Amino acid sequence: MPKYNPQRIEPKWQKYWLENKTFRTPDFPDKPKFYVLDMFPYPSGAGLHVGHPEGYTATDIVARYKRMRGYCVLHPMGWDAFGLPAEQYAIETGTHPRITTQQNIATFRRQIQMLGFSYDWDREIDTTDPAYYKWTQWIFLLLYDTWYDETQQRGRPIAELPIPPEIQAQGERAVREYRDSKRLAYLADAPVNWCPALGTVLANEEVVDGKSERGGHPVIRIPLRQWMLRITAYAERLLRDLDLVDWPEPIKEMQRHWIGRSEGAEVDFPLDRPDAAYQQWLAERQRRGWPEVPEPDVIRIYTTRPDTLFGATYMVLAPEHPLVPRITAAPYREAVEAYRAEAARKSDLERTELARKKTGVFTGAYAINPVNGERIPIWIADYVLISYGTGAIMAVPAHDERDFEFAQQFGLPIRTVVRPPDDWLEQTKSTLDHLTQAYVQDGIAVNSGEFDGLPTPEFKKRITTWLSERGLGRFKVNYKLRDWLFSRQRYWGEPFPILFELDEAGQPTGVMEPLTISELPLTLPELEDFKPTGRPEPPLEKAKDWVYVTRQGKRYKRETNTMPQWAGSCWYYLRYIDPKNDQALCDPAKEKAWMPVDLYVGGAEHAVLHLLYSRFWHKVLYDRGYVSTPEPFQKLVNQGMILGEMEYTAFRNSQGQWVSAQFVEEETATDKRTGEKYERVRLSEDQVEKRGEYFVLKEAPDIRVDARAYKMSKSRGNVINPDQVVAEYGADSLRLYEMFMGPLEATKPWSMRGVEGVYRFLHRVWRLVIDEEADTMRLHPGVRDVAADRETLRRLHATIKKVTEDIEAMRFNTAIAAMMEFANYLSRLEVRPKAVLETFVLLLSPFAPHIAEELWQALGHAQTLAYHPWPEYDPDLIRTEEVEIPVQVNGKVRTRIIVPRDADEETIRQTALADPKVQEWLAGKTVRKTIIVPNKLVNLVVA
RNA sequence: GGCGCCGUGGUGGAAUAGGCAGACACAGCGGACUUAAAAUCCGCUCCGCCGCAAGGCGGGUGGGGGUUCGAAUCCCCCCGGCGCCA
Repeated sequence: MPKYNPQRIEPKWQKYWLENKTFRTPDFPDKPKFYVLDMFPYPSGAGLHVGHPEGYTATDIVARYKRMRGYCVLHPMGWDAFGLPAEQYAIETGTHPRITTQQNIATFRRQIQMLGFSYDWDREIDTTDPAYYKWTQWIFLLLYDTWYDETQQRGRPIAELPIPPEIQAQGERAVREYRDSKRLAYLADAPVNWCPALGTVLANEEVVDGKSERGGHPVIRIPLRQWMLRITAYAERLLRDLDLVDWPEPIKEMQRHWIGRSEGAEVDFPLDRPDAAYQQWLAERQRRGWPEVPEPDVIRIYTTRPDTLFGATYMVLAPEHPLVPRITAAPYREAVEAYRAEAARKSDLERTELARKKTGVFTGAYAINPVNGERIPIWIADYVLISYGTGAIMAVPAHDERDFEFAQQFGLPIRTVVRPPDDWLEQTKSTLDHLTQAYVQDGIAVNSGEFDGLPTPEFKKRITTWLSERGLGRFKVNYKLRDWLFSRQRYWGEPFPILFELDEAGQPTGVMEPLTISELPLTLPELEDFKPTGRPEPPLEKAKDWVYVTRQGKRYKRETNTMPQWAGSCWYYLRYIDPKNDQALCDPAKEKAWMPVDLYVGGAEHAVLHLLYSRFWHKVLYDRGYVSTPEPFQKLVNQGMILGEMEYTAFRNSQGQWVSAQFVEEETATDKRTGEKYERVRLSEDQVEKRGEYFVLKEAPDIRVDARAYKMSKSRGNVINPDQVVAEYGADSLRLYEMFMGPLEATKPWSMRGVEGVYRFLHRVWRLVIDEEADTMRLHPGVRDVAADRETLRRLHATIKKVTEDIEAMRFNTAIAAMMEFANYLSRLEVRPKAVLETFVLLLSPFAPHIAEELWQALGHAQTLAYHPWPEYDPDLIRTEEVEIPVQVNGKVRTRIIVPRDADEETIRQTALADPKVQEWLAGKTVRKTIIVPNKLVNLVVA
């Protein structure tokens, strides 16, 4: 019975914590606050993955540690439960997604609770709970009610939007449309992945190589009226405020790239026209200045290189550009239409792949380059995206790689307007008039009329001014970031709280009505049939009773799209603060007391989208006065991925002969040279050995073997189930192993033997305290109430210091190593002072809380240790009187000497020189230089 | 292709400010206990060479070069892996 038995003690303490609400957090912090948050999981049918507890254990250690350090800790958990898989399952089986979701949540909750995390379960949230998504809908309405004031750089209520007099003059409808065009949530036509064969719209991740993931049917992109969120309005602040947060620099960098700020110019190219008309247009522009919206026969482009305008030898429109049908000349119509249809079938990614051969067709139309009046042809090509800039470019093949490739492909002229350095010309075998590749660096302007001789940066400024003085262009900051497509043609998501007014004939009038707060939550209608409609319309269209409503005598149709999965996760960290509030998303006083999140831990796969989207929502809430901090997450840490166990794979051909791994494409098991398909043979560790750089077959050492760990996946069969690990070794071992594997941020392979290692450690700790020979729980006879000796105290305090500092810096692996070392030391002691063991148990408790509570109780404590003060170390006890330092001769360690701690340089020098070993090395040589680092080392430089 | 991160024993990793490379753990080998096994405990374990031994010498952190009294750590080039973007 007194053997270490996690299966007995772990449920016991989990029950104790739950029943005593040990980790319940007060509404308002009564001590300094600490908010430590996990990225909440999507409760999939597969259950918890060993990757989940990695981050959860890390935050739990910090949470438990902070409590012991006297902080009031907010540490909650919940479920990001809307999403595709539950809906797919519903389509296949007819089971309502709510049922599947509830089952999955129950599994996840059980699995997470069995790991002993110190969550306040009274704060559990579920994004699919109407009481939760009421506020998701409410925030959507807030976005709908907000416009972005560029001058004040903040979001303001739509009622405060100034209406220009000319709009006002056009009447109510114009005013309404003007307002609708300025909202942060607005409707626009955006392309969706429509699969005619499946009769449904697909999410991007369901489309692979332009075909449906299921069935491989062709997918085309068709425009659909959808909700967009104007995140681009916040681009500048999302970029700038990255400086306020303590995040890993690479993650910040990824966000910066995603936002993709660039400076350049917008320039208008009028369509070709007789010279008189062109002159008239120029004069008109000169007089009236740059228009917000260009005339219908003008192509507006954005460029980061306005200094290369004189090198623009053609233009390219995105195939979807609205001008295309209008400008295409009759003889080219057929080719242009065919090309547009083709492009619709490709994703943006496929279209822009650099390696791809450029395609495009000529429209037969021409435009005029406004800097020199030159007539240039207009092409369409899919390497220009409608979603970036204005969907049209001026092509400068001499100074842009893609334009260069395109021009070569189609024999378009290439004109150098930036002089490359001579050595570049030489290296690339180019001449000024004949470049062999695009020169994209800065340089000195040539062939640019009055601007010749200007260096690139100077030219950019001058030409931008020149253009804006003539009303032909203007300085423009552009972002790669696009507005956020917020509609999904799905059932299992938050319904939009928006009504569209219908006229007598049942047709939309264009008037939108938001629901009022009293009408929220707008719950999902019950559906029997989750199958796609067969048309691009979402499944909610089927719920006719729900879709059509009469309100104050008017007929309305509901919005039938639903929100994407991101919506619920954009603000959940606020709901934890006040999870039951039905009057507000979160009480403002509580928000002020708890925000921001002090530590946020989760996978790096959310580094861009989730974190950018929630920062955006947070800033809108901030502008509208609902939250008090400009940023939600103060410190962010990304845990690394956990891979499966290391695998050794050899390859064999159809004749049963081994093929060395260097010749085999691992992914497909085919020969890199011949394409022959091989058989994969999984080997055990003792069939292979390491020869130099590579693992080889023991029986045939010239055959290399592929040795690596793979991502866990069902198909590979290398998934580790936490339930099994807990059943075999206990939760404390799982927790400890996940932390001991390596640095939190690193990608690392799983090893079942490693779990056994930490299990042995815990067992050893148990035996330090408990008498395993006895029949009842009692202390080991060596545990005595005696004072510890000097060496034990020194090691104890060094361990406290190490563990404390390592937790603060989240270096859990080395903290555990330090505890192992100390436990190894203690187990060699005949007599183990009780007070030392107590302190050690406290140090261990954030990592392995169950065994720690059990030992704490055995040591005679009636109360949980969860709020016991964290041990303090005494630096004086850690110091030794003497230190051993290495003595180097010419940088090589030759011996070690023992000197008093903090001995002065002279003492150290004398001790070192007196050492017989040193004298041997110095014999017949002169000491040229002596480097002494007190308490560290001596280096004697001799010649 | 660009940007970022990384590369250390048979394996996971440690070395936290440029100062003893390989802590801790796994695996392996040897021993103790045991009728036996498991568990546990003790010892060895980067590679090569010399030595009966104690011990000693040399090499070594993906490869090459550099800075420095001294480099796993800083700089340059190259190779390989991973991530993000195109």
